[in-house]
Amino acid sequence: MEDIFFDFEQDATTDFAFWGQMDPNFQFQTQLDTLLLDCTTVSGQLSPWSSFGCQSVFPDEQLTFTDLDSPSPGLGGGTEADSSSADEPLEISKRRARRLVAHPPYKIQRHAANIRERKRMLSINSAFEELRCHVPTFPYEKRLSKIDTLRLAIAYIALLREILVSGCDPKSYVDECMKNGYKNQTNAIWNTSDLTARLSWIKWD
DNA sequence: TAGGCCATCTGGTCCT
DNA sequence: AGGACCAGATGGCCTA
Repeated sequence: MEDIFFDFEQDATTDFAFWGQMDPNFQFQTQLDTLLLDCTTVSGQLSPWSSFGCQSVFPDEQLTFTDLDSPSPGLGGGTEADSSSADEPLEISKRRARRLVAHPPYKIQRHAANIRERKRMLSINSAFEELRCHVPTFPYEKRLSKIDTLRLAIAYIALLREILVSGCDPKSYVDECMKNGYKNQTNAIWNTSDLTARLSWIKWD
């Protein structure tokens, strides 16, 4: 949230140079400049956890805009947000102007690749969110981690396959397995996970 | 405070 | 050549 403006004074060598080669006459830049003045408002909408629904987390436009503007949190950027408050538009303009200095093409390509990578990861995360919606969880359970989601999904699929093969009623099949202590070796796949505990929450009908 | 989880950046590799 | 994919590194956040 505070990582909005990059400190070019402090770290002019490691900055992102995406803006460096933009055409000064490119009209979109003007729009972005305007938007940059209010980055905090926009970035506030960009929390990765802003949506737990089964749909894409971000609109592409928001993602692109923020990616272009926000420094990398892992590279020490954004530390000057405290000093560059919204009541310093002049200073912000200066920094933005410095942002337009030409940079090596490599940096531009690298930053573009970073944006693509982030979008790719977001799409993966969206898929994880969707998958979370399809595995059984306790009502009070906290959000499953990615690895737990995958493991649970694997176990759940194994169980469903067994039910299909058995041709039995799902609920009675699970009840029978639990009652018999999972003597059947094929139960091992899904029985070794946390799935069994969650099965009681499933409405089978 | 340590450990788990995560987002992001990065460079390498593969694919189109 | 450029994009997609991948894995390693790093740092932030949260919880026990």
